[in-house]
Amino acid sequence: MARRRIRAVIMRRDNLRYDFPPDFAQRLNGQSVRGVGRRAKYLLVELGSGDVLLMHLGMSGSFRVMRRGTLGKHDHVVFEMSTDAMVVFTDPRRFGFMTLLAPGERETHATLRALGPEPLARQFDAAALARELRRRKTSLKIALLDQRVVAGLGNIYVVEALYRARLSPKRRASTLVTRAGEPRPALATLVTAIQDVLKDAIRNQNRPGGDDRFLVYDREGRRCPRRGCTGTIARIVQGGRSTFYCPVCQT
DNA sequence: ATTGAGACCTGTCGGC
DNA sequence: TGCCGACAGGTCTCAA
Repeated sequence: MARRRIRAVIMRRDNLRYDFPPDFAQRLNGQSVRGVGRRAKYLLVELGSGDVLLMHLGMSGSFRVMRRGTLGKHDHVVFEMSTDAMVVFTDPRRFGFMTLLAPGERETHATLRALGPEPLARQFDAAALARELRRRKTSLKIALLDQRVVAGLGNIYVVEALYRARLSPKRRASTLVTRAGEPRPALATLVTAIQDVLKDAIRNQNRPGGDDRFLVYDREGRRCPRRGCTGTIARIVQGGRSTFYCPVCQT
């Protein structure tokens, strides 16, 4: 998509909850694509006009590029490119999100502005995490899911990271910080665990998901895979979402 | 201010 | 075989 031109945008249904401005398609038609980027789970496409196309895949969204072929019922938005390729946005559950930001709005957009550090960036370390968790009364699991604490972690990766760090998802977030606001040693372990989980996920992105894709996620009732641990993976609900963990080795 | 619950949406799966 | 409810996911909105 980068350095190409958008010839036309086709909206294939009118009841998407994507917050399209009324002139969405017109503002995109004929625009050159200056660049494609990402912040947390948001995709950002910079256009020649200075507008930014802001998108989120939700949980079931995806893009594909095709030159010919038929469109399916969940292909909601089609970007016809100058190269004759079609960039197709598919989103069966319509949890995705798509809008257009005028120049400057990227900096003022409330959600984007509130996002915490990228977990793989240098700014994300034990001290940064300590500042965020210090006054949190919620559980570690809920805190890590909060995109203002660290950006881009979803349910599965939070669950996997806590397992790797041997930390209980039920633990109160502020207990990883000293009274003085210093990170306790476990926080450095957690930072590394988060980064390792993400690096592994990126490395394995093209591999078909086997049964052993996750260590604890969706593995309720199975044995804890940690060497020497005799625990059984448990499932609890936190914030309305499933958490999987080993009650024996995660403390 | 912080936290929690509910809404949004639909494909899939287990139970009857 | 078919029906029905539960569930999964991320984020926003509203209420305590």
